[in-house]
Amino acid sequence: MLGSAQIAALARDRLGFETLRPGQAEAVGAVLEGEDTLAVLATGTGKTAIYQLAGLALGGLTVVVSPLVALQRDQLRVLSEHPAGVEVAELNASDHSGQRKARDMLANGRPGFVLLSPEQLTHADVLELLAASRPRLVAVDEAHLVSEWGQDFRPDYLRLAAAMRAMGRPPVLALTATAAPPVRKEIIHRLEMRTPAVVVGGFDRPNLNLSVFTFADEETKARRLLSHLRSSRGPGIVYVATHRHAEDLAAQLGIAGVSAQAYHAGLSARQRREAQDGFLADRYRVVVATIAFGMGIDKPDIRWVSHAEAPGSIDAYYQEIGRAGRDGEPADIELFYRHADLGLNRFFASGGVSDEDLLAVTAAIDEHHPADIAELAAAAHLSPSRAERALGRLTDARVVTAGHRFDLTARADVESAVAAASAVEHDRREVARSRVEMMAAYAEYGGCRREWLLSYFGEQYDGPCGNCDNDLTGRKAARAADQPFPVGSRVKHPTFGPGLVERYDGTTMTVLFDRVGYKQLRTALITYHHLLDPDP
DNA sequence: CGACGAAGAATTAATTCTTCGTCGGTGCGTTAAT
Repeated sequence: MLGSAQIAALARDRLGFETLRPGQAEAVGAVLEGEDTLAVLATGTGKTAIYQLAGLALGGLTVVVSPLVALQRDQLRVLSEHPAGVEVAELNASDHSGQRKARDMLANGRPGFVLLSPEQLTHADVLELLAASRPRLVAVDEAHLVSEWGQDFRPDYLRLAAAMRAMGRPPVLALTATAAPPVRKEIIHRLEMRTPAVVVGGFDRPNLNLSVFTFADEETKARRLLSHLRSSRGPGIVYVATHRHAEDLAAQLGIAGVSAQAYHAGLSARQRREAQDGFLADRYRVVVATIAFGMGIDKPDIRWVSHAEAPGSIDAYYQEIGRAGRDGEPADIELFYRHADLGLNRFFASGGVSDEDLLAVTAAIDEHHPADIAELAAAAHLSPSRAERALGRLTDARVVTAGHRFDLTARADVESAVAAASAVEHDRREVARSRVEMMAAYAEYGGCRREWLLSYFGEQYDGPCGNCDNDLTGRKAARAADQPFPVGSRVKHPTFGPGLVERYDGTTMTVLFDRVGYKQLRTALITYHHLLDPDP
C-alpha cells in the first residue's frame, strides 16, 4: 500500500497539488489500507481531493454519493479540471447526457467517478449496474446528512448501507465538515461502517469573532438587526427562519440602500441560481437566506454571518457560521437572539411519527406481510412518505426486518412492535428537542464561546479565546466550585440512563445521554440526591 | 410555540379589538401538461 510520500507524489503528479493539508493524507492512507474511514475535516481542507486521490490510487470505479444535483455539478467540474485519465459522470434526473455517459461507463466497466444522490440507489436498474461494476470505493459526501436528513426528510439516506452491501460492500469513505460525537456515532452506525478509521481535524476557526445580542422583544431586535446590517461592510449572509422573513428583510435592506437578495426554497431554480451567482460575483453584497442556502458555497471573502433567528441546533449553527472568513481574514459572527424564536425549532423538533401511524403501518404489515412501502402505505391509508417514516422507526426498534419488503420479526406481535417503535420515536424527539435547548444554552452562556462550541464538538480548548463577546467584555462563566464527575466521564442516571459529562457552567452541568440527548442538570441537586453514578 | 390573517364583534359607522385557525425548513424524483 502507499505511504504518505507516495500519496503526496500521486497528488502532485496526477492532480498538480504541491502540498496536502493535514488530514488529507491520513484519510487517503486509511482508505488505501482498505479501512472504512470517517473524515471530519474543516471546510477548505479539500474533501473532494480526498476521494479523488483515494479513487485514483485504488483504480476502477468510485461511487460518490452527493446530496444536491447542484453540488454534483460543482464536483464534476472539479474532478474534470485535472485530466487524470479517468472518466467522470453525474447520474441524475436533470442531466440526460450525463446519465447516458454514466450508464455507459458502468456497463462497460470503465474506471472513473460516478456522482449520484442516495435516491438513485433505490432504482433497481442503477443498483444492478453498480453491483455488476464492483466499485472499489463509495464516498459519502456531506455525511452528516445521514443523521440530519435520514430520519425524516430524505429517508433514502438510511438505505445507503443496504445499497453498499448490494455493491459487494467496498470500503466506505464518509466525509463531512461538521459532526459532533453523537453525529459521528450515528453516521458509523447507519452506514454500517466496520471499525472505521476516524480522522478528525480541528474545529476551531480562530478568525471568527463570536457574539450574541440578546433581546426580549421582537421589535427591538428587528430594529437593531436592521441598523447593524446597514452599517455592515463586505459580503455577508443573514440567516432567517422563514421564507417570508427572508423576503421582508431583503426588501427592507433594499430600501435602506443595501444590495441584498433573498434566497429560499420557495424561489424558482432560476431565481436561486441568479441569487447565488450574483452573490459569488459580488453583484449582491448580502444574501438573506433560510437554511436552503450554503451547501457548496465556497466564497472565501464572506466577512460576516448574522442570524436573525437562532437555528435548530449547534450543528446547523456551526455549519452556517463556518461559511464566513474562509480566506483566514477576520470575520464577524453575530447571533440576534430571542429565546422565544426557538419556538419554531421546538415545533420542528417535536414533529414526527404518531402512534396512530405506527399502529396503522404495523397492522398493515401484519395483514399483508411481506409487503413493500407502496403496498403498506395504501393498506394503512397513509402517504408513502409517512408510511416510510413509520417504517423507519419500526426498523430502528428492530421489530421489523429491513429491506425492500417489510415483515415483522419473528418475536414481535403488533402491540409490542408499536410500543417499541413508539419508544424509539419518543427518544428521537427528546434528542431533537435537547439539541434546540443546546442552542439556547450557547446563546445564554456567560463564558468563552469558543471554548463552549469546541467542547460541543468534543474538542478540548481552554479559553478565554479573546475573540468572543464574553471574553472581550470580561464576562466569565461562574467557576463551578463543585464538579463531582470529571468532564468526559461516563455516568448513569436513574431516568435518563447512561451518558457522557460534557461540561459545567456555573451551577449546572451538561450531560449527553445516549437515549435522551443533552440535559442540563443542577449540579447541587445531583450531588444532594445522588442522582448520578459513575458508569464503568 | 408564536406570528399572522380572516372573520366577526364592538362601538364616538370606520376603526379597533378579540378570537380562531393555519402554518412554518431543508430536495431528490416522477409525471403531466405545454
